[in-house]
Amino acid sequence: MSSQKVKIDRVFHALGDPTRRAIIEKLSQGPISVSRLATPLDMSLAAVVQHLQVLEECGLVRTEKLGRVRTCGIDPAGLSVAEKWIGERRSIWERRLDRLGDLLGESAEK
Amino acid sequence: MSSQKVKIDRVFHALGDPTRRAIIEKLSQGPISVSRLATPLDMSLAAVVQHLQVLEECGLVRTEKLGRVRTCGIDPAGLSVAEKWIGERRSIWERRLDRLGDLLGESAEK
DNA sequence: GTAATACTTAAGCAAGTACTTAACAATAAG
DNA sequence: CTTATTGTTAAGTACTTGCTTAAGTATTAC
Repeated sequence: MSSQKVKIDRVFHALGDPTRRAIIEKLSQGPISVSRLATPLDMSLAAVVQHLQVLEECGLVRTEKLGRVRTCGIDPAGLSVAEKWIGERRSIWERRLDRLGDLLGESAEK
Repeated sequence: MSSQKVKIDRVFHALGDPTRRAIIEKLSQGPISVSRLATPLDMSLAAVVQHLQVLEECGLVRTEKLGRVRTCGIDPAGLSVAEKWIGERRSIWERRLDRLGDLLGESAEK
């Protein structure tokens, strides 16, 4: 429950960085090694590894090491957490707007 | 196009903070004034105003001032941007997994 | 008018973030 | 064995963030 909240925190924070979203976009097309991920990403390999750690910790990316190569891929879990939170908020205020009907202009209750 | 990317950046960054998500959760139930938003939020009013600025800049919240009271409410635009990005990624890797069928174990192309 | 309410704005600060370089480890190739 | 490849880890640094307090403005109440 509380650990779930922490996870949402980390997932959204992870998605807030353009480099990390670029990594996820690349991985959406299929698994790939760390160095190959890093090549087009105007920064050091160490920086990319740090981003991957963030992505892996919050369940957005999975990695596996075979020999000296670490292969990275999408982990569906992370995106689901984010998608779920957004969807829940949306359904709540959509339901509220439905109840309101054409009754507009109400500000704060009480 | 580029401005859209900046917006996604800001939206996810905004959602990464638990206080800001709490604000959105509260606003999902209906519009409310700044001071009323702030009351349960163990921090100064000034801090809440700063969070609201972040939320408004990225299209997650809308506000309107009448007299000395600023009323805040959900702006659907921001959440849609985030939801859309997540949905697009998901559909891309789901399509890819479909194409793969039961052909497993492929790592990087080439 | 004076006082209370509801913000607003600015300055400052401790903690966190996103990098860097550099030194290291493990595996594969020649 | 020697060398190149692929990654890992640590330390340092400029910048950003999330607050704070304090002083100010605008509106409403008395």
